[in-house]
Amino acid sequence: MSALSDVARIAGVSKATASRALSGNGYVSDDTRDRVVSAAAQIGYVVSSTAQSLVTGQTRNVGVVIPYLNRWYFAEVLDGIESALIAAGYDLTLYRLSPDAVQRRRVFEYFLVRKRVDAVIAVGIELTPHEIEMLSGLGKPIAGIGGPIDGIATLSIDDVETARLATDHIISLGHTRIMHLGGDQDLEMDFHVHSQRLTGFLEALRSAGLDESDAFRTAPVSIQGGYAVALTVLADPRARPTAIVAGCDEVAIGALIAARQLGIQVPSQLSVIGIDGHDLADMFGLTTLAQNPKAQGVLAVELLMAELADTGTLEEPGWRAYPVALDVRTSTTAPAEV
Amino acid sequence: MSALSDVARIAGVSKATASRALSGNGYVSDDTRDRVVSAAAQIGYVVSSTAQSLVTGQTRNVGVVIPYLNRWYFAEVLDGIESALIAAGYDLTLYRLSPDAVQRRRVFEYFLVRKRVDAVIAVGIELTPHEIEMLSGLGKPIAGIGGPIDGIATLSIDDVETARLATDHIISLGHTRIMHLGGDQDLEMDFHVHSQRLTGFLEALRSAGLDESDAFRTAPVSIQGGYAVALTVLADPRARPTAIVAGCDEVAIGALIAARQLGIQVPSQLSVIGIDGHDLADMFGLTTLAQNPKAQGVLAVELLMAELADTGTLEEPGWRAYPVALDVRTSTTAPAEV
DNA sequence: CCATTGTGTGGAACCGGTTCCATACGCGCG
DNA sequence: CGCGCGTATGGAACCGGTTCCACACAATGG
Repeated sequence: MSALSDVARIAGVSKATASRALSGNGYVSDDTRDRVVSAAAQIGYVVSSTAQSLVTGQTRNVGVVIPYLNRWYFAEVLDGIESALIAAGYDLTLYRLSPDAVQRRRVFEYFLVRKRVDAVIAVGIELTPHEIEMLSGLGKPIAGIGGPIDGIATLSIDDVETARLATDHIISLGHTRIMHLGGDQDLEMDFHVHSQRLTGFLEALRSAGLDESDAFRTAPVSIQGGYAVALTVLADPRARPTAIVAGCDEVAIGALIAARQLGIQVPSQLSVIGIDGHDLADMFGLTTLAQNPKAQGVLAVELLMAELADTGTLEEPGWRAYPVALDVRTSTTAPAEV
Repeated sequence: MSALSDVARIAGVSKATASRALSGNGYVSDDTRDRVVSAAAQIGYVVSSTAQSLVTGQTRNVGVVIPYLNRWYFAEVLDGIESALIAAGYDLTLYRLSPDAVQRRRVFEYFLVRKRVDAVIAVGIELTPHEIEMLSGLGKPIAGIGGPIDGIATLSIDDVETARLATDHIISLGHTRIMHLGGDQDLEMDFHVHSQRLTGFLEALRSAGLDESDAFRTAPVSIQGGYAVALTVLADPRARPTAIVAGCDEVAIGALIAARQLGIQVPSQLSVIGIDGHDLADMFGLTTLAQNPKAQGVLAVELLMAELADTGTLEEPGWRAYPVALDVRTSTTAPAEV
């Protein structure tokens, strides 16, 4: 491959001047610049970003750690991050973090640490103090999406508050037999999103003086999961709740399909509300509290870029709440008169 | 940050020996190795992969270009690629290619070319001869998933054959009024997957001597898209087909939901078959021709690794067909007696 | 008129590793 | 005994850029 020295030789200048001409740093006469540029074009020269990184200490590459690729929320966040990074001239190196602790250590200790990335974005992953220490010890800024992490800049919706809002909407419609189908807290490496949402749900119930007993079921975070659990929950017409607050839209959609399957009319016999603002919510007429994961991804990149720019004033660490919007559709209404 | 020379100084050896001790190349006495390793541990030394890449000419990084992140097939492929790469000790740098030509050029000319990646995997993107020329001119192997590309190793199902199989299944059940809801060929940067599947469909119809007129509608490749188009197609009970061959499972699922919405019984009044083997197919009882995108991603990485390993014998370029399996579920049956 | 400032260029150090080459020692073998 | 080989180590070149520093020259200004 052709190197900068080749370009310099052809253009009849020194390596230093060739570098200045191509990078635009420092003084170069117009005439010289033209010669260098055309020499570069002639031999198809492209800079080695590796060499560049070595000397500048910057990689223009951001590592993204994320637990899932095939779930709506995570794919959307990744989408937002990707477009924002490309726009900023940064590469994105992807690490999917499995729940396996060994694999997780490997990603951090082998991959993330080797001066390959300038910064890290953690999506839906609560970094341990040790992991944060490793990264920030190397001077790598971190941004988080999906929940608060001590000491670093993070961004997410307020899960407790959002779940409370969803539940309050249902309560304000007059429902009293309300059930929450939420994610499994044991499996969550993705923060405590689901326990937070459960907390918000229970708080809302409590505030309204409603019965909390037997008001919660665990469901796999997927349409299939919501469907399966909803089938069992809705099977008994007498014990059946009049409203379901789902931990996320996938589960809510699963519940809607289950209801249809069982011949239960939505919303007249059953109200369903979700959280997230999933692409499919509109089609299913699902009332939901919408967040905008793609925009959050973009925002996280902007946070990071600010931090990378003014090296001195570190971007205020701490948690930023991202707003949610109640999208009322046709899946919620007042309960039928008894 | 600590450099190799620091480690060498502390261990009381030369840089060369320190390098050998840590990398495991060349002769080092056990005693010396121990000293170097503990010196490295003491100051928290980690190699600079940048410096390493510069001197070895290898980055241990693979670029993946992909058009969508939030569609099932692509997310699954990416998932497979990611895990296979990590297992092989490679990083994965992600480039989502938008249909925008300017952006696409930018990704190739600015990002992919700068000696950042050792190889490229193109998922669902038909590279132009010029793009292939750029990459292979730099000695970077390429693997493709999603369709054949001249001159490089690719991997995908046989879309024509698969669509024919799906259609034949429907025909063999006795259907004669069959409609195909397929993806829009104009939007497809992702090869001609959808026109191929349309071709297979039409060929099957022709072989069976069935009427091809008005047997095809375009649908956006999504559940919502399938739903919307199916609603219009199924609205008129007299003109309605007795079976739908969907271009992909998302569209098929949308059609199933639309049918339910319209009170059309599946499969007694309408059979639906899909292509892909989507996660949700089982839940919806959707008969489909399943491919395994995740496994294809893994396979593509293996192809690439083989090519990177024995630099001489380039892996046989050309297209490899990945098998599909007919998963019969409850969405297909013989048409009702007229 | 000479000091100062702005512009243009080259030489050389440097980033942080890997590896080639030279050197040195111990040992087995003809 | 001397040669050759395997082991162990250090010095130095090198990968391909960026940037500091020195130097040269022209224009400006007090």
